Amino acid sequence: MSAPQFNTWQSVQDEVLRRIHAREWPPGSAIPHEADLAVEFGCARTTVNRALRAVAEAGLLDRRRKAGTRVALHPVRKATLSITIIRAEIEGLGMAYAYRRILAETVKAPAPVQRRLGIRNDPMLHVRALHLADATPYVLEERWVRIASVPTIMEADLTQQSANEWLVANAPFTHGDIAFSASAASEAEATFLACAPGAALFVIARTTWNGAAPITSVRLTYAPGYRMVTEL
Amino acid sequence: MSAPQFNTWQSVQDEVLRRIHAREWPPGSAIPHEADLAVEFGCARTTVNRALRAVAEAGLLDRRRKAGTRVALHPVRKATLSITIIRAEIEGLGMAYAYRRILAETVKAPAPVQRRLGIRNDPMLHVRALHLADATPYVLEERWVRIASVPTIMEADLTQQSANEWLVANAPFTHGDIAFSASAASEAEATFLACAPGAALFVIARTTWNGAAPITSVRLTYAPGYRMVTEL
DNA sequence: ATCGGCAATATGTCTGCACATATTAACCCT
DNA sequence: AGGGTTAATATGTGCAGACATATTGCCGAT
Repeated sequence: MSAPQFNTWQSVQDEVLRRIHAREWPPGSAIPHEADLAVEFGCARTTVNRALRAVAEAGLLDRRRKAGTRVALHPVRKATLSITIIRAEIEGLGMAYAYRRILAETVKAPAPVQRRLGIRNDPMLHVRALHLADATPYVLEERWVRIASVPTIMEADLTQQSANEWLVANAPFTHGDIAFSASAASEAEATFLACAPGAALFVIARTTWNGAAPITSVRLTYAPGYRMVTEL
Repeated sequence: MSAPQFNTWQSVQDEVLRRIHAREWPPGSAIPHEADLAVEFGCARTTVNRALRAVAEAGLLDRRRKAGTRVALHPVRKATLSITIIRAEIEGLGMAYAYRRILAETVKAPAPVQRRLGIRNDPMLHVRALHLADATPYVLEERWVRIASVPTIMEADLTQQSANEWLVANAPFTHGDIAFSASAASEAEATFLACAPGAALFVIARTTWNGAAPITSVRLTYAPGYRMVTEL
């Protein structure tokens, strides 16, 4: 026989990736149509479509109707971070998880939190808690929950289960935003995380909504040395 | 008619998401089989499969052959970060991009870099450069390139084009890892980024390979105040 | 009671076909 | 020429049917 056969969309994808990496299809160039590739690979167009769609989602191909498919000039690689509950994160590292609630109060949120959530003077649950790995401080959780959006949280025992975990299990959200940054440890943060004031800390700020209703805004301040790692 | 019709996989996906968020399908519970859903929705099983697959990729469903599909107990939401070239990032913010190469030398990499790349004493190109947005320091790029893996980089004019951009366009990679962390500004970093020594800086460390060949390892140190934001 | 193998089953995927849709390129009219 | 309408075209998606594959759970043998 002449041409090798590609009968699964994965094998087609592998071949497409090979051609891109080998510069057989250089950046910016148009690649053959799905129909032509289907003939060449000896499979259905559906299969080629599935493969090309996957590669396009990875950012290596640009596809437009009628215009065709071309190799991305500046491949925008996407790193996907899994946002898990903190207990799972720590246990996944093989360390012992512990949790200490520092504070829980029902108050009006400060202005910045109100602005983030787009609300005005709604009563909110404010929880401050420390997550520990092998008995050493791991991350400080500073959370604001809009009570009207999740009334049942007032019945949760947040001395035992973290607000983080309770919300993941009980307060579904449709969308949200997440921001990563670096911040110098305040006096309070330094105390809780057992580090020097001013130390460089990794911070994750997350805000979530359920439809139009704001749910919660949380600031996770990690102990010094924390690295968030993922594959490309 | 009795039941509404869902004739596109997107509409099926929307309905599935609605049922999950509305707790009609509570966390941990098994949902009907694809075939049953296809009948209920009045569409082909292929369409239901496409929709469920998409929701599963988003982390809200767990699917296993024979075991069926169930709503994730601890939905692992995935945040996807687009890794663009820095020029595009700055121009995308509507700011003027500028680039200043600080240093370029051919040397043996220090031990930590060698370890990250899994090499030993290979000659490497070391480039230090500053990216500016509206004439103020934005990010400091400290890069190590294994020359044997990308020999043509020695002919590139890295005083005009950043190594970042040259590599994206000329040195495809198959995989890599990326780590985010916070770090206190060293004396040198403080000078380049025009901030105080010890300031909390956001750091991205990235290492990429092309197959088995290590390509480059880079450390991007952002000026204070930088936030990496994405949607959930 | 326990272990190993087998059959049932839900998802995974391929095929061939059709039609939908977005976008470009050609064309026509002025 | 210029500008707006139209036709051509590549991708996007739906459908019905078939087979592939991974697991589970049953059942029988020890």
